[in-house]
Amino acid sequence: MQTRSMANQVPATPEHLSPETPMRGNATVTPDCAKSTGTAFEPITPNSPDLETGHVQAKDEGTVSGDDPFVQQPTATLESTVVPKPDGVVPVPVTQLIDQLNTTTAQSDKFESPKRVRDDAITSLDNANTKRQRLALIAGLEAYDHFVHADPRDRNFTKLEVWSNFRQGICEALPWYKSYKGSLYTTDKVPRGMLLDSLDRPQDVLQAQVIITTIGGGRVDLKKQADSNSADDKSTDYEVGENAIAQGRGSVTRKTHQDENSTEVQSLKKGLKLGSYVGIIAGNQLSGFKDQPARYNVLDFFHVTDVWCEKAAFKKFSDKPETKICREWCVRLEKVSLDTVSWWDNNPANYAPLDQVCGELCAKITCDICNTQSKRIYNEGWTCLNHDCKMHFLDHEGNRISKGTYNQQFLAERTPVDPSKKSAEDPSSVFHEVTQTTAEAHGTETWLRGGVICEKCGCCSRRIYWSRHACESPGCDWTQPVQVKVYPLEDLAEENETFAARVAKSKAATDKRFLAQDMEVNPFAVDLDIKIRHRVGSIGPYVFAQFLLPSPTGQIIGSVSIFRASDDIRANGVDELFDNLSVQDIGLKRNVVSCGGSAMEGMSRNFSQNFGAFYKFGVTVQSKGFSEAPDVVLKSVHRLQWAQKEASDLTKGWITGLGLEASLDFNVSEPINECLVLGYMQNDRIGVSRRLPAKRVRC
DNA sequence: GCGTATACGTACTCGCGCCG
DNA sequence: CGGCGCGAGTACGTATACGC
Repeated sequence: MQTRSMANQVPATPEHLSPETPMRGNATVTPDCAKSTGTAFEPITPNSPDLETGHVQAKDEGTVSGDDPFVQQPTATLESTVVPKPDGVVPVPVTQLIDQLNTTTAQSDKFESPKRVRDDAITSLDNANTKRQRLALIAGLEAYDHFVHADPRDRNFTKLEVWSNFRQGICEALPWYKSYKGSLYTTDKVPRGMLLDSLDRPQDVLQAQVIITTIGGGRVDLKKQADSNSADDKSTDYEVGENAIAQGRGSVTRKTHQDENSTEVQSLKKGLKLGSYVGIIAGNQLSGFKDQPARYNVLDFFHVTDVWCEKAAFKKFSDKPETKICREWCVRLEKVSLDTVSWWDNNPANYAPLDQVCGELCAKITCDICNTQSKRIYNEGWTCLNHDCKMHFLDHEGNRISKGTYNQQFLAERTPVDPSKKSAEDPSSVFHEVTQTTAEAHGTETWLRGGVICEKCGCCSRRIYWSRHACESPGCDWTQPVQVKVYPLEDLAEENETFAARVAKSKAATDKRFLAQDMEVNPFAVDLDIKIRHRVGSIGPYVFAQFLLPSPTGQIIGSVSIFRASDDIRANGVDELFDNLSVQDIGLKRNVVSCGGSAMEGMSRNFSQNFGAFYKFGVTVQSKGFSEAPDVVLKSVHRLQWAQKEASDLTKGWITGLGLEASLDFNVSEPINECLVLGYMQNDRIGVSRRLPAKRVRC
């Protein structure tokens, strides 16, 4: 669990972020714009396709082999301990660079975390075994130096500002993420938020400024899949998965086809078009993110830069093992604010220089077959990314791209958001203050009742208590009262009328369908319905309705009595009881209904508090003795006890008068020993989470 | 044709109860 | 007693059905 101090710290550098083991799929070269500057790694060779037209004859030049003209080759040598500056500045020797870094870092405590990375890098430099390792470390140091010194706007470091240990917490507190199950949250088919968690593929990328992943259902973790197979049924794919895990990467692939018309794919395409901001949350089940302190960590806002389709392989294990090829839609996102250092990635090599816009670095090649242009994004070479083309995701020999790791050019591209596309829907900060109530509000409106981000530690906290916000982090004491006012009775009456009209309408429609015999009939339910006796009457100022519930043999096994207060009764204390219940803090709170203690823990929508005997039914509700109950509860219980006796007498008289046999002994009646109080806010409802029958059934 | 209601899906998870 | 299926759950977008 989090505390204020933990959340405020720049997180300790995870081992996987250190320069010795750069982040997945990248980071062995400088991010500088090699296209125009000629850095240590030259991505565009003299044999590259015509950059103006992007055309290449796939059969003649688009070959992939050991001397593939598109495979970048390092041109720097170990002897050259000087890395060229991307902006033409005279290169600085590493020794001098290190001195500069030390000086710079000492001047500002904002650079604490990267300083640690830099220190690690310097240490690692001495221990580097290979030329490639050494070059990578030097490149990272150089990029950091460039970062710190060359930026007149003083690039700032972000920090882990917003987090939660509960899925429900982030969904209730963040306006841009309300997806309790799926990874992608959309409104009007526009992507607003995305959760990256356990199901990441080996080739997925999560860097400071670039994310490449896939979304949507139908995926399977190869490791879990293999674990569920017999010991002698381990597949090649499992080995791929295991290797990926050993390297700190994901092991997930897809086993069902992904539809281009799905909400997710359509939304991502729309996001690409609109440049909408997509808030990213990383779960600590994400490989490479497992040492994060919080279960869900808010990163920053990104925007979609590319959406394309790949082909994933899934090996089915059965009597006839087969490999299934599934379409898989992928997305590349880029951080909106390129002028801040991302708290989750301290590797300087993963940042683009501010004074240059890299734009598109990938070669664009037109497919001979479908005449569609595709970027060359894979290390394995160019392939047509048009999923309708017969050459889609095939290499020049017609073999499916197997690894699909993304090349450095694709990772180094930077395409800043077009300011003209900025929308009012795009949030300005991952943090937002607690919504304040207004003079007109009752305090129970949907726009007031959501979760909040703790102003002290950033923990996304659900509105658990009726009368206050409170941080869910055990180590944090932040609370803020919420004033709940008396709900106007005229508003209540209006709602009741609307509700009654809706129910009547629905019932009429059902009856009509029933009469038209357009409905599957449950004969037992219909028979029971006929046998239930019903009557209405009045006792003093109360109107009552009663039902006698029969067994299949006709014996009365139970009864229901409903007492409705008249206007006189309401004016004589009942309305006052209702008002008092609304505004008093009697301990109403939401309680756990599912997966208690887990990150997926679900709390009931309604607030509850029990008094009297301990209550246990599905949801465990905290209970207080009647001795601790407030007056309003005791008065309610008193009225209920009176009604209980009246109902019992009325039922007894009714059954006796009808000459029926009852299974219950009316002379034995336990007094009410418990009072469960439930609180509902706007649009709240209690429901049943189960699949309804396909056809309507009249009961 | 439009508005409303309903069904259904979405990267979850784990304790509990039932059944073999 | 172990395995397995399901649940007083969460919000919302989308497709479809239906009624007027």
